[in-house]
Amino acid sequence: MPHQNRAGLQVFLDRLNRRSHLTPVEQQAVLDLPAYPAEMEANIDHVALGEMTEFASLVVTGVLGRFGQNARGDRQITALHVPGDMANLQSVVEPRATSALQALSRTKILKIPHQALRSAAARHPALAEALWRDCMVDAAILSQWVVNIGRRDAASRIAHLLCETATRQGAREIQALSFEFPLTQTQIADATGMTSVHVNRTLKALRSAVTLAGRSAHVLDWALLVRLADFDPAYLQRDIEPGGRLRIAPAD
Amino acid sequence: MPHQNRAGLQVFLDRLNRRSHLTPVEQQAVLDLPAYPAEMEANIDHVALGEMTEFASLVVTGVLGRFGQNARGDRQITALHVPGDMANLQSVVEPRATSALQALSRTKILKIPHQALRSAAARHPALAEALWRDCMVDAAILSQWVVNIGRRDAASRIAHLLCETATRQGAREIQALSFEFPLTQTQIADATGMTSVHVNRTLKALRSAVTLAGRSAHVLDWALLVRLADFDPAYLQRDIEPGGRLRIAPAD
DNA sequence: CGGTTTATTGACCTGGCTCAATATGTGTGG
DNA sequence: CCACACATATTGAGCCAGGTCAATAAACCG
Repeated sequence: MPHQNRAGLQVFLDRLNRRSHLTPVEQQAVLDLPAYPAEMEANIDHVALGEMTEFASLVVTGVLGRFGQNARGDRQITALHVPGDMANLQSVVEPRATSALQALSRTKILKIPHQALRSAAARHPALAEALWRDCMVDAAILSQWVVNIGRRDAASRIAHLLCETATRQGAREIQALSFEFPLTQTQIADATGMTSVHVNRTLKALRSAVTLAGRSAHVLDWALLVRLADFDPAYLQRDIEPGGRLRIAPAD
Repeated sequence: MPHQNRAGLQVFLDRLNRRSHLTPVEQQAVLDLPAYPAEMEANIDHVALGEMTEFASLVVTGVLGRFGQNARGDRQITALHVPGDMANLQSVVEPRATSALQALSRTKILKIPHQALRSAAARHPALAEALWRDCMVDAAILSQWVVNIGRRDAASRIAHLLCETATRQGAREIQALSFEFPLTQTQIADATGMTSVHVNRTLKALRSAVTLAGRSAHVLDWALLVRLADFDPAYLQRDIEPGGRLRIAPAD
């Protein structure tokens, strides 16, 4: 297998290992998954609403977004997927897409056939559990988005999105840091239930904490940003000590 | 086992069967789950944020809500659970609660120990898959809530919530129907990211389609309500033909 | 360099919020 | 069955966060 593929799967495995206890055999099963590199153009539906999917998409570089929309066609981003995320993992058990998937900027992915994921999960119950758990973390994120959009004002919403994305990409609480954030202001608006005009104005108000330039975000004052965002990273379940990592079945 | 418990588990099994293909042995494993009846007072946290849970809660009558909140303490309901739902099913793989759970009105539940669910899932991979899939339907609902709160106006939000709840409770498209809906206007506000005052005013505007009284909703014009709500029930995955019901592993 | 996105800004408007008062339930104990 | 206490619903008046519309200005890209 090309080196690049293996590296992508390794990142995904690292993520699973952070929250689940997997045996070497199970870990190898993850690394042995077939993976087909692909590139996704921005702003084109990669998976359409209602489509049956055959692949899950492991993000290597870039960002994917899951989209819903209302009757008027206004779009709402319901989830972001950063490198290491398996977008569409839920489609392993629910292949009919309930929302559209597209890249927010040019994105490299690895396509992992459902067939392979399903068979690996069937052979290794603890792996199935780890995948299930990974989906549940995504659900916890979704739940936070409901709170974010429903009960926070414009500045907090954007700040929260930034804190979450930084944390999911592995940022720690450093005074000054930068991270990849290739969303346009219109896409930020679609993720936070706002208007691009108001995103623009709100970003100005946040300038003492964070600025966006090109494809990345520059945090000037992380503590301030966290405060503005009302951000508590517990829901991301990032730092589970080894003893707390769960496993449903005895090791093979 | 008392008759009432068995009936509750049967409703849950029916729900699993609607979307997953389970063998008789696997179905029996569901019915054999230990279940402890309990009653939940309204407006008291049954599961607190960050708490480790030992039980999943199968709703028998009433409604449970999952709550998040912002820094000011404004609450946001992120999910509703109606009879037949296993609230907290995700806690089987993620026992630390990432949101609080409380009853919205006096509610009867069956407590199902995680231990039993985990062991049943470990013994029957297809059952694990069915539970996983059930969690994914909840996630699809959550995703719709993001769209609802982010991109619909007040009337549509409430109409959508009502359509969803009616459909999840098994309602079909009848011209006139009633269904249980024991939420106060304040709780509707917390579910839709609004204010109770505005919920009150919006309900008046919806009177030609639906009225609320006591603990139930009375639909005068379902087609109108659906149109106002911009409601498409596909995401609820209710009517999967038997041939489409999935199973990850060969039958035992 | 030209064409297309994306960002920025101004002027104005409105849906939904806030604050506050009043009415209507609803459950409880006597 | 009544009366009280508390929760819930209803209504009015005024305000404001964020939306809409529209025009430039920058940035990006081939």
